[in-house]
Amino acid sequence: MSKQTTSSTRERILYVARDLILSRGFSAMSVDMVCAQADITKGGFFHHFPNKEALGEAVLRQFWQDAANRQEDILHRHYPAQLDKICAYLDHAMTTYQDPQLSQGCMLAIFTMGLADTNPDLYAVSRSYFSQWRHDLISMFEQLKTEQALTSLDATAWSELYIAMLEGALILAKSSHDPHVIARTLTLYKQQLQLLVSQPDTSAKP
Amino acid sequence: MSKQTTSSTRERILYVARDLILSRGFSAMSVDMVCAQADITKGGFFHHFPNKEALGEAVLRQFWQDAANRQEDILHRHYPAQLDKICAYLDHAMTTYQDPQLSQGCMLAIFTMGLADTNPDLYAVSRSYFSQWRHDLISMFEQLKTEQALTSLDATAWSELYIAMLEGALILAKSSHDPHVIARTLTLYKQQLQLLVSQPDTSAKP
DNA sequence: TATAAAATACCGACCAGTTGGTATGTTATG
DNA sequence: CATAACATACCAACTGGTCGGTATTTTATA
Repeated sequence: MSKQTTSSTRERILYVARDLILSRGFSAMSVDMVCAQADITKGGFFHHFPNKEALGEAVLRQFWQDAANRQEDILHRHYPAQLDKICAYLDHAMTTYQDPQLSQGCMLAIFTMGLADTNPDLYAVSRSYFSQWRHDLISMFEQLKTEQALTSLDATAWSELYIAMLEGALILAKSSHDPHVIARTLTLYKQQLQLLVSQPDTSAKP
Repeated sequence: MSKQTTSSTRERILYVARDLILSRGFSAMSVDMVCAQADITKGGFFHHFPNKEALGEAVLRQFWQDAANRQEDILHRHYPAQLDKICAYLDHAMTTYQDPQLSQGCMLAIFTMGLADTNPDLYAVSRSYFSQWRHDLISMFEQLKTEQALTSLDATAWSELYIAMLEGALILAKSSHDPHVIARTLTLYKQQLQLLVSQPDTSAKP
């Protein structure tokens, strides 16, 4: 409608910055490098962004939005059983993280680890995204728990394990140059979840 | 023996650098900051280390060595059953990562994510450590597999899942200021492993 | 619809401070 | 007195950011 004219220069800056942050971190990315790779001058850059931090926030926001858009259809579709929904979610992640671009790393992790003690504002943003992600997962698992009457299922632990596993798998993938790590860990996670659900509940039986 | 005189200044530098790298990353740590916090001047620093990269390598090496020393007794002690050994390993990690100093982050992850595209040498070092860690875990799980005849146990996947989970949990812990994340994910991991082992093997039964 | 006004999108020079690193000292110690 | 262990002064390159200026495009107006 109104804000149709998203300057292609701004998009170029965003793209270049995304790449640089994923491969070196936010602090190690200089605006000079961004300008050079986006084929723009300093003056041009600071027309689009008031400062480096604003660029970081924009990149982080877009990273989060892209991920949200990718999951949208799965999260909003109705499934006969909640386990199917979760499995669809896991399968979606598995195919998604085949993309070498996505297996480069996670923006939330980079901002969290690199800026926790130096940039409270950017850190708070990534923190809120992590928190949101966690809560979304917890509600998914809580639903599974009530639906299947799985008293032994710890929704929080399973949610945190998923995020932790994914973030760690991205690190391992970068270390071993093998994107398959992500698929392997995700597969095991899914198998174990299915095993737990199929399992007769062994906890406190009155 | 011979190298007994480890200059206390050098140790101070190492300690300060460790802290700075864990909280900001390697690139964002300047030698000026190291000098200031270690109460030393530039000249003094470059007497102990030829360059910043050498400091990074020393910090990384010590980080790895410290971790190895902590696990030594568990890895070399004999256990009646391999599952006990692995559980002891997991319990050890659980208590170890209560320490706020250790829950600050992992040096291997920082070097891997931050230097993969900019510092091949340091990246290769952290890479080799990760690889060694992975292989040690795989052999532990392989032993469990043969001992219990668990044809369905994927030693590689379980090993990778462990490292990924731990690295990711460190990120989540830093994001949520809650070191309990590590304990929760580790507990779930252990429970699921025990569940798999206790489970009658549901795979191909001829 | 021609034109004035104003906003947008950029450039290139410049700034103070920081970067990793060096060259040349000085001081303590064995 | 030779070597280790520092300090001081300095450097070129780079850091995020500012500033004045200029095409180009959009919008308001007569």
